Amino acid sequence: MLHPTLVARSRDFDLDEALDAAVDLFWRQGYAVTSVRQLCEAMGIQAGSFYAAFESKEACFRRALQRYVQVQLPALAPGPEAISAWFRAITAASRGGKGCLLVNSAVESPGLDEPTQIEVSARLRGLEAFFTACLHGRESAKANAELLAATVVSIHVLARSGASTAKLRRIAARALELTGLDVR
Amino acid sequence: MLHPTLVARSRDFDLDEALDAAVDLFWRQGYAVTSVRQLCEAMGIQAGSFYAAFESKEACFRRALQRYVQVQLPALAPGPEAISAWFRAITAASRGGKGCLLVNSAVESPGLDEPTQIEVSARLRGLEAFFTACLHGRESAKANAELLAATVVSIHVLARSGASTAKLRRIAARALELTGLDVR
DNA sequence: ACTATTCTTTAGCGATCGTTCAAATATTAG
DNA sequence: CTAATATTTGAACGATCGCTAAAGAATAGT
Repeated sequence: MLHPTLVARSRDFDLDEALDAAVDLFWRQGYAVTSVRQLCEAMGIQAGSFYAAFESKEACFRRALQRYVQVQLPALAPGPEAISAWFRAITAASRGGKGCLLVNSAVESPGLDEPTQIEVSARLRGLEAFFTACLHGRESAKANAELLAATVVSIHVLARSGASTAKLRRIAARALELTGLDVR
Repeated sequence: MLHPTLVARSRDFDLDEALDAAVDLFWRQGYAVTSVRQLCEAMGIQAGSFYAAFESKEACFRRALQRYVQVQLPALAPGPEAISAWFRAITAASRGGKGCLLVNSAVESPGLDEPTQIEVSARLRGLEAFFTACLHGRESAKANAELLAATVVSIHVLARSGASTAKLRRIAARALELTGLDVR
């Protein structure tokens, strides 16, 4: 008798590299506008391989979302300076006006299936929870964390609609200032 | 000789009613996901009539955008109380989680043609300009107007991703409070 | 009644959508 | 070398996409 999982051909392409290509396309273009053919081309594979690796376009999108969170979101220890660091990261000059895949997906939400919607909104609430933890012990920690998380969202939207880095930084600076945080 | 514009069959449907139907679909679903067939059905017309009245899906979307601004945006006289009134309007309980067509379109921007992109971002800057006018003479008018306009954007995004009315109102209240405005 | 003009309907265009399937290819165990 | 398993390619599936052309229906001047 033969071993079931050991006797076989292995994947020719790297799954994470393929997911990175998917992240790039979904991030730039959005879920609806991105076609499976585009994904296959960017991944350097054929349709059959695509559906063997991911199961559907939606499932691929869910995996891409996870990959995005894992690769693109800053890993910071909670604390007041983590918030300003977050704002510095999202207002960097090199981000190219793509915004944030999570925020973009939140807007595209009605076109996604329910588990994906839930994950997206949960991730957004996760950012707010992180900010709340960063402000733990301070006055109006919850209220300020909500506003700061909301400001992050708006900065991503405005960045995507072509706002200048300078304007994004002014918004970030004002939000930090009014909530009693330093820009640096 | 016959008069050119007077001798003809007149339109069977109302253009503004058709545009309202388009606004509803584009607002709920987004540009890419909304099909011309859906638009026709919602308008109660056939494809031929659609392309006779609007010229393309993109052109219809542009008209719908204008109609949206005209019908859905509050018409307020500039002043500090106009800002809180704006926030009250966008956090009303009856808005149904559709967000704002302009904000949604800003996120969908890369999938739209250039003139539409420009109009969308110009409208967003228009809100900020209005808020600046509302705060004229106050301290940090520009900086606060930018942050408040950004907060409006984020409230629309969060509303679309399922945030509760209570949370949206807390964010609005905090932004107003920190910029020296009253909620009421 | 006749003609000119514009709208409406209807059917269908070529292209692309997400997805599936069979055959070919590669990999490993016996 | 053969059998077994997994992945690959490449071609298609039916459905839908945005859009158009032709014919019928309505309106107004002659």
